[in-house]
Amino acid sequence: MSTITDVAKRAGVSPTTVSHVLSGKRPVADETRRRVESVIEELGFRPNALATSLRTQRSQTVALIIPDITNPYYPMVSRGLQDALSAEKYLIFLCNTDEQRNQELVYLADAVQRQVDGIVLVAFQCDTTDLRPVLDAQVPIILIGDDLIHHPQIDVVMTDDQRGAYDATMYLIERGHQRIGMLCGPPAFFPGIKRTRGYQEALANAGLTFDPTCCVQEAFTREGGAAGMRQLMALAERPSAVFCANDLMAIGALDVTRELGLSVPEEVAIIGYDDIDAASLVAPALTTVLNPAYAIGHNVGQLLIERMTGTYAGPQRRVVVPHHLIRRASA
Amino acid sequence: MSTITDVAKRAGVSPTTVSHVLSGKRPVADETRRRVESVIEELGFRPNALATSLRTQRSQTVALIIPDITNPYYPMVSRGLQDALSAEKYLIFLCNTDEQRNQELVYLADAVQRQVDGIVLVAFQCDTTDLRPVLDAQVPIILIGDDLIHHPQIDVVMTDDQRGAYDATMYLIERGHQRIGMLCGPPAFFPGIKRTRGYQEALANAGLTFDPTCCVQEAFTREGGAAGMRQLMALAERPSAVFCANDLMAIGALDVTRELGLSVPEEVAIIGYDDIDAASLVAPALTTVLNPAYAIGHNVGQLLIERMTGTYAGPQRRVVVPHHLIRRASA
DNA sequence: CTTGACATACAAATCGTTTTGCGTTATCAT
DNA sequence: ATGATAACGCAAAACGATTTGTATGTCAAG
Repeated sequence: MSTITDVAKRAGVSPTTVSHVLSGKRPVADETRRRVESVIEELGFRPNALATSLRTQRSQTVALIIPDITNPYYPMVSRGLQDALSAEKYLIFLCNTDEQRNQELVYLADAVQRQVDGIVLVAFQCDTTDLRPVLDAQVPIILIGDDLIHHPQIDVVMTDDQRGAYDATMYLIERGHQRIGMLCGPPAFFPGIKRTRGYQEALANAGLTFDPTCCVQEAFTREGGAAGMRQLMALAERPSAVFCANDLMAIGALDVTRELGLSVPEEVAIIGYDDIDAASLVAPALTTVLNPAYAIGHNVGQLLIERMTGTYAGPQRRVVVPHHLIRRASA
Repeated sequence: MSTITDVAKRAGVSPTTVSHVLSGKRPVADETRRRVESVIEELGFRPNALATSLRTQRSQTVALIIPDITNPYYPMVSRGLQDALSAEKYLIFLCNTDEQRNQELVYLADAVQRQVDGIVLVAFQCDTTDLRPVLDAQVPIILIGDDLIHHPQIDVVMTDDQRGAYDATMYLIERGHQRIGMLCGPPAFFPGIKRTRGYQEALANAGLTFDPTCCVQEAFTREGGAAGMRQLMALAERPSAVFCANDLMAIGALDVTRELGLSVPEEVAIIGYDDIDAASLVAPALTTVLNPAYAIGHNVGQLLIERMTGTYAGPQRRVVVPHHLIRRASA
């Protein structure tokens, strides 16, 4: 690998001049510029990014700290982020925390140690005070979701899960359903509790009474969904529609309808949440609420760029990315 | 952010000594070490990784260059890689090329410019000569798949798609099927053509004649699979089983069986390839060949570490990661 | 013939570490 | 006492760029 000094020697100029033809920060005589450029070409010189970063204090790097890229939600987020950032030549550090507090902390520290220009964090365990070192180091940080962390300087991008659930439930109500069940997950998962709240709100607004036996709590899995659905279908007065806190549970519910020989959506309508790939692949295809992962990533990228370049330096911004009901066959 | 010099001043020693207590490369008196350590603690000092990298020529960074993280195959690969690398404290640069030659080249160059310690590449367009700069820079590189690039120094990790297809087809034959169709994809996709070859090989080995009308070529999508399946099912002598080049096509085939009221696997058995998430979610659940993405990533990580640390510096290694037939309900 | 303005290119300091070579001082056997 | 050996800590030179201040030369204006 050749260095800027090699180029300078070969072109009979000082490193300063080479730097200037590269950056254009000061004028260089045409004749000289041409000579330098041809040497750069000839040697295939590319400035060492580490040295540049050390000197300029900008690494053209962003850390993406998420629970698990294997969760189908995050590839889309990361892709949206990447697409937003690539125009500005940033590279992304991919960090999986497995929802472990310790990992979150480690990656956060790592990020500032490596002088990343920005951080995007989906926090599962760590809280506002844990961000102290990041804030001290003045590294811009954007949050996805605002459940654990609140700070007047930190932007956040999120979806309105409560509203999404409200819309889904309302959709069922508008289609004439009067008795609507819900499959909700364990209360530890924030979006889950919001979805439950949205469901209740819709019922209330429509003047329907909320029946706790109609709202069963199971794991966020296919099996959980199936178990919950069996309970619902065993009820004396059984619901004609059920809203599921996520698509996996909805798919489990679908399994049970097949078991029981119930036709969907005629005898029972089912609606999910997230729009994972499988939602459109199962039969009948699942009606669901799109969780706009790509748009979230893209928005995050845009806010982050403004912070990193200093275009924006004001107080917290909160953008909520619109969800979207996707009508398919199951409701 | 405090520097090593700040720490040194505060502790009344030279930066050299601080560096030594940090690295342990030379002995430091207990008394001194304690003093330095307490100052480090007090200031929350963490050595600037950029400066360290510049000096040591090791960045503790690996570039992962793939077509698209949104393709469900790659999150698993990346996760396997990450898990293999995290013990050694490497961070991963995530690079999506969208299968564009230019992007592949740009990221490759970027990687060496940023002094990554290693590269893992799944090449879709670029060829052996494009790796020149990387090889010149002596950056270890591991390939996933050996279709476009061959080089005596570059390790490669892959699966045996031909064998996987062979096994799947053989499984159908062993279960008594005599007339077996195949849904294969466009010939541009390497794994696809190998899967077709494996299918033919199995037929030949079992003494069954290969009937070209039974092997239809459509897009690698659900719609493509459905279209192909309709052709197969319209045949005068229709196959009792069909092997699909990927799960998406198999799911399309499943759609058609429902359309036609054919029971699976009784009237027609269906087998897919890849084991995407949806494979276990559709009904009936898809029998398929597991494409061991996680294991591939993990193996890549291990080989890479050996190259990066210099533990291994010999000639090319080629590891083929075992696939695996997953029996579910569709065949 | 100064003086000032402008264009060019260079020298040197800097970013924050690690590493090598040496000079102290302490330890210990002789 | 004396020399050998080991332990400890420092100064200074890297790593490879960018940036600031300044020197030099040219030319026009006064």
